[in-house]
Amino acid sequence: MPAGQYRVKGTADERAQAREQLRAELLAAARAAAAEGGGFENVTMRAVADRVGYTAPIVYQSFANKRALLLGVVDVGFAELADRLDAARGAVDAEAGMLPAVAAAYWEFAAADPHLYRLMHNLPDVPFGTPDAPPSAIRCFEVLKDTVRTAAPGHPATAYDDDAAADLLWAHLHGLVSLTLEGRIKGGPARGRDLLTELTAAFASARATP
Amino acid sequence: MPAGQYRVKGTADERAQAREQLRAELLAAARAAAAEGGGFENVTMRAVADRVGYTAPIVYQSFANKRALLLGVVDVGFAELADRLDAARGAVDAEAGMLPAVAAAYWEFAAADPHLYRLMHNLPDVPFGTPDAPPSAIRCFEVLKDTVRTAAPGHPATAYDDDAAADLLWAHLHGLVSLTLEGRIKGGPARGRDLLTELTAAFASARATP
DNA sequence: CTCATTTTCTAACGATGTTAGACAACTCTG
DNA sequence: CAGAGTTGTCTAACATCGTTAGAAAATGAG
Repeated sequence: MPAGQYRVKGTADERAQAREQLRAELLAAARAAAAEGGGFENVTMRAVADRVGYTAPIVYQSFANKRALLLGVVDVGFAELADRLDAARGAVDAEAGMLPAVAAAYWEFAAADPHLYRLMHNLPDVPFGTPDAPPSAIRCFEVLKDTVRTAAPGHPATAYDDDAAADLLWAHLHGLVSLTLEGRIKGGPARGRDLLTELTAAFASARATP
Repeated sequence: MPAGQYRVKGTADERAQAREQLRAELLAAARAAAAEGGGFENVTMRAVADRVGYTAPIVYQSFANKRALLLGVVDVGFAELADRLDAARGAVDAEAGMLPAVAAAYWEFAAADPHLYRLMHNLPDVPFGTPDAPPSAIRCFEVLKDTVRTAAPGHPATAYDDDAAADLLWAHLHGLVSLTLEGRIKGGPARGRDLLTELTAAFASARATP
């Protein structure tokens, strides 16, 4: 292909819009490359560009560097997770069923795209406590907070501070999911999934010692 | 340095022993390089070799490739963790204090060398459920099992199978430690440490719902 | 003292992230 | 509708990385 075959023609507005679409395609391409190549460590700028029919330098028009690309994927991932958690919370009739439902949605998200889940939790230096944390991640945490508030209001950690129980729930979920994903749980994903049920039951019934 | 200045002279036995020591020095060098360079992803074969006064190809005499070197570091890490957990379990008088003590040792291990902790839990495809799991990692889990058996015998998950409660404890510890290490817990390590206390209290007092 | 072995290095390969610079294709202005 | 200017895209290159081959030097053994 001789340099300079335009993909997109039209007014300046149309092209700005096309650049946004290219950005989204690059994010999807990175995800697909990770799924096929066994993790985001093996994702290559050239491979990502190839997947959308371009050469490597194209990526640098939408992202400053590889880390920025991966940060974009992380953001997409948290948005997707927040949507699923929210949907699971909404599709529940009895309050008691809310905690297992949200936990199940969390589990299924990780199982559906383990590489994405790993990236979301292992990429270094993603801002989280700070104000410039990804809004999608904050949304995830809000769902967890609400879940704890309605489905496990008596958890002993609420005595520490308002968010403590939600933090612990997140830690419990992430710990079990993460260990299972890395093959650290004897019995594999099947038993890991059963342990998740035990986990939610124990969390919901935890009370301060009399 | 003109090629071929021997470091070690002496009989064949002396040199075999020296090769083992070089192996250990390389493992330590990798750890040091990770500590200074911000993670094992930035550890370079050349840097590791440099640190022990050699050039890169030397590493391949002790390790088949970079992954083998990192696996060696993981093994050393689990051995160290097992020692610390074991020591914490032993240095406790009342049975009730055992769970917090072991959890504290776990926490301090991760805090002392976060990069090592991350490597131990994030390096892909480390065998764990299988018979060729690192014995050091199995030792870690044995201590956790014993801790649960004596300090939280009534945990509801024990109804599922004998190891379930220990698996959950491991997941709880790892989840909180991991989220804190990655800056995912609002309030940072200080609050994370407090949440660990809440976690152990909740775990110890968990009982099946009547 | 000679020789075979062992240790260590230099040099190189392909792949990677990233940048600079060239050039062609397009839009816009007159 | 013609030229100018902008913008999209590529090729080529750089430094660095993991890794390997092969040469050269130093040593222990006979």
